[in-house]
Amino acid sequence: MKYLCDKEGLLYFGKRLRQVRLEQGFSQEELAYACGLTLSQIGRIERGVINTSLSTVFVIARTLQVELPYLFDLTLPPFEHRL
Amino acid sequence: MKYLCDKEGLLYFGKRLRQVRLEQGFSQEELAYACGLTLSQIGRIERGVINTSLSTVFVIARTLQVELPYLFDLTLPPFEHRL
DNA sequence: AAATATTAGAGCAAATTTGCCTTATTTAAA
DNA sequence: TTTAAATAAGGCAAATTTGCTCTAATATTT
Repeated sequence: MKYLCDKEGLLYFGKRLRQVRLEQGFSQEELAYACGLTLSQIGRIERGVINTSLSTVFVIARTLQVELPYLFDLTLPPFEHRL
Repeated sequence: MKYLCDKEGLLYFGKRLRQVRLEQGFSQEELAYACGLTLSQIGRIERGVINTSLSTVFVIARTLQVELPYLFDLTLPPFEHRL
């Protein structure tokens, strides 16, 4: 049984999540706590090492107070941390 | 260990997927085959009984030829099958 | 109505995610 | 540079998803 895993897509999503998280001024730990998730989980998602679930993405979006289409706008250039 | 599961969100997503799938003129079986997934999996996702993964959603979007933000636009009123 | 296509649903083994804990490593601040 | 904060990374058990196969139920067509 081959588990479907789109590494590239997951990497893009991870980058996008990090981008939005920083925009909203959260550390990984703060986000994890506010979501009721663990720090390691947030890290693993942002690094693209796991193929997380929809529900997890839903709570993250809610916690960051962004709409899902915004979080899934994966085509944007990387967030310039310091502008 | 309590697995996070947003039943309501999953139901909304399932409805949205069905909506988009029909818009694009796929049966569950056609979509499953084109995605390299199984029929039962598509069904379970649309019924909101499982909390599927990002990679799965990514292939589905690609196969349906829609952008992720479109697929995650969960606030639209239910698709009127026959207009 | 009968036949056909489509969707629903159940059960099982294998693969993966997740929380929890711990320890490095990197980054930022003092 | 030293100290602290933030992120990376590894391991383990429990929970869940997934493919597979099969059967039932529901729509759709003829």
